Amino acid sequence: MPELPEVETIRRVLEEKVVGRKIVKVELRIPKLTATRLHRDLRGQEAVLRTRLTGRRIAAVRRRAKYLVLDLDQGRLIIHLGMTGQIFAAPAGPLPVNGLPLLPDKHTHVVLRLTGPMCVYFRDIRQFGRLRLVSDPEEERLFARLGPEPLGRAFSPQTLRQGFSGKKAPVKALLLNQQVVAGLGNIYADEALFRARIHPQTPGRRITPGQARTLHQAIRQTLSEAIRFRGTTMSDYYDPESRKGGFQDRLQVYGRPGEPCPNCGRPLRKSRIAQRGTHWCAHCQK
DNA sequence: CTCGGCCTGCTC
DNA sequence: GAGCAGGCCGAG
Repeated sequence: MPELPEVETIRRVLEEKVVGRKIVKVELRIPKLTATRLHRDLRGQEAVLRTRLTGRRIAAVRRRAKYLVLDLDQGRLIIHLGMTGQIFAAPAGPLPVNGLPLLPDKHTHVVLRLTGPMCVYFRDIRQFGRLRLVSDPEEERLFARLGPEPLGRAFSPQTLRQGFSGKKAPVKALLLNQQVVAGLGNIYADEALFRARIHPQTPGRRITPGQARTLHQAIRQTLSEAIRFRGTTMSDYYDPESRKGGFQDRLQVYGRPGEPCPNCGRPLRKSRIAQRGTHWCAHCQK
């Protein structure tokens, strides 16, 4: 679900609500009979999570690509939201969220009770999300595998060209590869390619230096604007205060197959590249 | 690199 | 009932 702009929005909202508070109680809601990977991960860490989180103070909330990091006074908790992961934070007590049954519901896997009293809920319908306590070197190893932050200084047209050079794979697939640039997902990859007027099927090695410059700028502009609008809600993205994003109204191609291209008016297309639905304009993107 | 698998829920 | 959904990992 969440790509960089959504995770950044979550980070900003969460930061306001949890930094400086202590974790008073850790509630892991792991169904006994399921052994999904999320639950296996949690079960493996269950005792560790409880003992290492309880009593800790949350010092900061960081983001790297699509990962959230809760810095504690001792250690850190890394959270990846997968496709449908959500974080809610609210004063303790049953939490009404967008017409859902009160939280915690059957998809709520972790509840952190904080001083305040404040509650943080981790909810994930498809259970592709991950939650891990990691050491310094583990965090380093994990993040070392990621490419540059698209809004950071290390990301340039040259780094993009490096990621594309010699690659036969379509540029769309390369943009989804987190080693090339870290934080783009399916929505923003399609949006950035449209803004750069580049056909998503173009092999990486055929991207010209000029196109790399345009695409670099398109990626930055798209992500910055999406953060300004607090992310995209297609179906189940909500921020920790259960507010929808605002960028879905500004998408130019994603989720609009058959609708007129905002640039030329011809119907937008949808196909599959790298097993992902890909939206583009056959006339504008070459 | 691409593919299938991991999950639940929604739409056709 | 099939296919699809904002992500990633491991196998080939």
